[in-house]
Amino acid sequence: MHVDLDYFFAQCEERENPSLMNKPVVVCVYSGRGGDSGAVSTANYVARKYGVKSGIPIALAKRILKDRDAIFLPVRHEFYETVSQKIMQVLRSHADKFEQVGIDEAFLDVSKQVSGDFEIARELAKEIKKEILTKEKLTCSIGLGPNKLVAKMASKFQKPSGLTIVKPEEVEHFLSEMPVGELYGVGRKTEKVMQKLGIKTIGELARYDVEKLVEVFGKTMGTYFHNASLGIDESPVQEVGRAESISRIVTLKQNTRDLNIILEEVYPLCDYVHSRVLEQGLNFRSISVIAVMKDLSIHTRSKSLGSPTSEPEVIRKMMKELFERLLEEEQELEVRRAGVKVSSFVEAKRGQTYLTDFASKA
DNA sequence: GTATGCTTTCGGC
DNA sequence: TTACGGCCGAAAGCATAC
Repeated sequence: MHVDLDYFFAQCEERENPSLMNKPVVVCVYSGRGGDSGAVSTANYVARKYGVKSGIPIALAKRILKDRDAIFLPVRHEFYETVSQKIMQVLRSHADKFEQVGIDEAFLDVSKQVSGDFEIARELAKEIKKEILTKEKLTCSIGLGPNKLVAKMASKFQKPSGLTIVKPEEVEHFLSEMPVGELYGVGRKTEKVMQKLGIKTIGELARYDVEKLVEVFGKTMGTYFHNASLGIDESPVQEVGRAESISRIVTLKQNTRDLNIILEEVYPLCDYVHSRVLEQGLNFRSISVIAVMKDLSIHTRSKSLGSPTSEPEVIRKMMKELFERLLEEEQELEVRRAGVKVSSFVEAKRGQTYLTDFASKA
């Protein structure tokens, strides 16, 4: 079973302020450059009707919704996180095995408790929808299928507030006529390539020679696309462990190639990343910098450390070196956004102290 | 020849 | 007419170790 909370951020805002209902609601990530600079995080279905959706520029959304009484709100991440945690607790209580995906989705393995019976599963899904509506006043869309992939495709099939059941014998019919771009894992880029191969629907992908797919997309992805097109997926529902990376990125006040200006804006992100690492009792072995250029192309540079650390000074020093290198190697464009990421975590020893502690004591 | 590690890019939400 | 976030994980591609 896949549960997807409908237009989550915007629905949370509607719940807090019911007067928003029936108006276009657009939740925005303002970049901090002033005005309407930034992107749409999510929009309710009234706004979507006009083509306003995740990822488009706020300024474009405003133009589309001009004179339509639209509401534009800044994202309130902590608020959504609190709502999410309560809902995930409810969902988890109904699952034999549970897997949260992002802030607003989850897979529930319920095959044991329904003994593989899709009609019993249907009733369970109805109960879950009712419970989330009663307890948290939010709607969700649920997909039921023989595996995660089909359940995910099913939850997307009818929304908002949908319930779609795809039994094993219905999988082929359910998938075959869909545009290939609808298949999970097929983004815009992959869709373009498949179009060139003459593949427009998932059914056509299913009939396409696997070996040729492997030639074009590599072994992993080629095999994945073949299986996925047939609704085959054996990946288990499993609890997500700790994050494998922690990152933070900002939009610079102005585009620049000046290392010092970039560092001035990125150093504060180090403190954030460092505190997140610390509160989780981790050390990291790898550090990366990210630069989004004026043309929105993305470049990264990273370095592995000899030994795990969580020293903020190390983050700062490495960041400087990595941005220096990146600017040398990417001569063309100004940097628009810049960020930092740490990964390859290792449990820190209990009670571990830091060089800075000794320095301050000395 | 295979396993493993490192760096960079890509795609999803 | 243009406009443009902030995360995450997975895989590719290459180098090196054994």
